[in-house]
Amino acid sequence: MARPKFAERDFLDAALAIAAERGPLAATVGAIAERLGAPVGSFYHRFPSRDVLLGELWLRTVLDFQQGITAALDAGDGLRAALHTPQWVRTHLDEARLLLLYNRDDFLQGGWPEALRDGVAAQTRHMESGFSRFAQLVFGRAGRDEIRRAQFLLAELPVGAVRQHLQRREMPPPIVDELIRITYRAVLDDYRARRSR
Amino acid sequence: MARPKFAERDFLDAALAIAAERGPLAATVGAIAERLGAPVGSFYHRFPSRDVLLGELWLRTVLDFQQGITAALDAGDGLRAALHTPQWVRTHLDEARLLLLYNRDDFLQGGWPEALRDGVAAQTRHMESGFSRFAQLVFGRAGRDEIRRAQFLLAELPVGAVRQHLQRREMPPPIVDELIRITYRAVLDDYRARRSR
DNA sequence: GTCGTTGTAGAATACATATTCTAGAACATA
DNA sequence: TATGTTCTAGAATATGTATTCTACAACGAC
Repeated sequence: MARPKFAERDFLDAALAIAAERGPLAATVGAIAERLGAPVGSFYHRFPSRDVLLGELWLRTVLDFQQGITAALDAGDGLRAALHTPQWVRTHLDEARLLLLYNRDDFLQGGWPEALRDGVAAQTRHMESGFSRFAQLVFGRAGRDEIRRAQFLLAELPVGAVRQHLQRREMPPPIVDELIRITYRAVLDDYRARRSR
Repeated sequence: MARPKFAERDFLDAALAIAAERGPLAATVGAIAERLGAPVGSFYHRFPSRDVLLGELWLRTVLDFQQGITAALDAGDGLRAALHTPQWVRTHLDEARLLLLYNRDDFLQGGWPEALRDGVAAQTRHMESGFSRFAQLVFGRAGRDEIRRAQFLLAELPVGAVRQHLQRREMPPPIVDELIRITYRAVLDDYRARRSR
């Protein structure tokens, strides 16, 4: 027995399953290895530390999540971008729990490992540029106020509306999308009304 | 030196300060005692365990927070209830970080200590009855759909709108209240329009 | 003034968990 | 087939943290 029995991906998946079930804190190296039937030595052959594993897990998850929003923005569809969150949550319950229920920095023991810093920074930029693009798309400009509204519509609103269902490990019901639609329209209308005053 | 040098409250306050600064995980018994200049022995004279301390801290905080919402509902002012969150956050930054940035169960090592179960259950009931009262107040009835909307307006929306500022340890700007007002009105209007159809 | 009670003080203990280390097995290549 | 490399395997180690324990000090009651 010597060639790869466990792939890097297996460890990530095991960690995800545990974290989604019992929180990121429960995703200890021991628990991950045990779930996989792997020895901890194998873990450390793949990852230099637990923080790197969790960081990579977070990154791979957030990138997958963002892809849908980016696609919607590329298509010039702001509402679809806002509704992407409940959609994605429905097909990625575990990932969503990890991403939306816990604070990014909160499950790293130390800070972000050096190796992941660039990835995280790129992700942050990408997200910020997403807000700007959204602001430009639906408000016609991307000043401070417009970007703040974009954040609200694209992130705070959908994530907030979905949270309690994630806590209960259940799929967000249609009313969630409805509330997002209502709010989306209202914020846009308000902005236009304010502009024309 | 023998009579009370540290009050129970001092430990709670120290824990709050640490938790707000570096997360609830950092509020270890050692860190709390050190911040207070107290020996850990004194800690255990007051609290049977760390979980009890953190649980009591959470309870005392959430009760303080809810009081304002309850008062607004008593006064029949739904919008004020929704705007209570940003208001309270502005005057209770540390408490707000503890309450709104972390999951309730997430910083207890084990489950809730027996001694606090009743308090937590009462708090949950109180919160749920708050949603019902709000639904009755602004929608005229408290069915499933109305209660879901009440949760959204009273909890998810304000908490979501405030979160990023809490992350950055800064006071929520006026735009937050503005977004809550806009959304509040829109959800009410939508409900009425739907009813009259 | 003696004694019991309530705390202070901080060392000792128990335990969970990350990380490292040593041994050995299987495959790839020569 | 011999050998180096890559992994498996899991024991050993280090560390952080909750909790317990022992010694002692101050105050109140008598």
